[in-house]
Amino acid sequence: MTTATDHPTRVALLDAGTQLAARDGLHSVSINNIVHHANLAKGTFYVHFTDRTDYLVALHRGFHDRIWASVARVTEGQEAGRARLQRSVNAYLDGCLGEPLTRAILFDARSEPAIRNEIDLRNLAASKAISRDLKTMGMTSPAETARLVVAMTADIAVAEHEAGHKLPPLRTAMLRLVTPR
Amino acid sequence: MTTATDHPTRVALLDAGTQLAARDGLHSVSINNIVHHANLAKGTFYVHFTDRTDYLVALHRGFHDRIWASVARVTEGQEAGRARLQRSVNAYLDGCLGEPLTRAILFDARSEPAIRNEIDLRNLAASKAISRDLKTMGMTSPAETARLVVAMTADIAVAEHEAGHKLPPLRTAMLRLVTPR
DNA sequence: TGTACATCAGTGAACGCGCGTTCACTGATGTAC
DNA sequence: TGTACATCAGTGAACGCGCGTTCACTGATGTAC
Repeated sequence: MTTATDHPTRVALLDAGTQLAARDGLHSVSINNIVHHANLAKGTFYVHFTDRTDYLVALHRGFHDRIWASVARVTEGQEAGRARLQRSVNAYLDGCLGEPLTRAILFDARSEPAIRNEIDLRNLAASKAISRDLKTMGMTSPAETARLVVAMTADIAVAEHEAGHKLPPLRTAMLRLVTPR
Repeated sequence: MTTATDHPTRVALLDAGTQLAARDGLHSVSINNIVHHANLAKGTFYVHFTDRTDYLVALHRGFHDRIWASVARVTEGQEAGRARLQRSVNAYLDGCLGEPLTRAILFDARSEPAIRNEIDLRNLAASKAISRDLKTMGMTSPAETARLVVAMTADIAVAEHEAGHKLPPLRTAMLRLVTPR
């Protein structure tokens, strides 16, 4: 069955935007470019999305849903603590490496008012999960530290994405900071 | 004497852009808006700047030169180590709090290709200075950790700028991470 | 089975808008003789 | 001191461009009777 959100043309539009964002950055994801890349008429865009904001939100949700699914897969049933934190971070970073949109979402998208709110919400959720791990580990300021872990992780994700492969020195440097010696 | 770079009209144009960026974000800093805000004709812009990129670079340089001057003032003659790192970070964050452009530069500007290169260079320089402190402190991966400190500091700077005041819990959380207990 | 109508994805020309940039011009100030 | 010319910041109309969005339309498919 073809529901509203997985209609093939809608998917084609999202795919086109993903490729454009990965190649030339989020600013190149204009409706003109999207439909041209997808070999569709301009009007078709508005059959599947109410406006550009709607489209960007969909793009962002797809990205984060996939990443979070892989994080959830790895932390399922794990109790809070050092090991879970490490697993979460690694799963997140591995997920980002496989996502064409990583750079566009984590870097360019911050200035897109359309997505800003979405990003803040996701970051907050991630921060809360990490906070629980840190609390269990006996960290002094779990909430504040969790926020910093989110910032560092995003930075590493972009660095790895640009490098095209994992950067273990950065990952271990972060884990060393967060792990009491 | 009025040299090329401190010509009053040029300064007025930069001031106008600063106010616009602070109020509505970097995307609102169009040449139309700038000259309108400064009560000047559009052509005047091109008397003082070759193009928009030139203008943005000037805006960015002004920002970072002021911040770095205050960091340099505080670390002058200090030997590398924990105390200097702490002073540097605090001076940087205090400087950012007093700068209207903090949010625009540290957040929005990442997606502006014009400034990207400039930002990367400044971050690298900061990273190297911090790396020296960390090395002296016996940190295992000084270079990688320094990069993470830069990322955390930028995050805190934006958070404080949005809050409108210092956020000591965030600052101490970061210093605790970096300082061996 | 045939006819009439409804639904809906897809089309593409046209819209107004703000953008960055150009350029021929103005007018005040400085310089030469 | 007066005249001629050079310099240069400032002007604003005009340019082409790509943007997001609209809308009357097409044509295929589904539904009713």
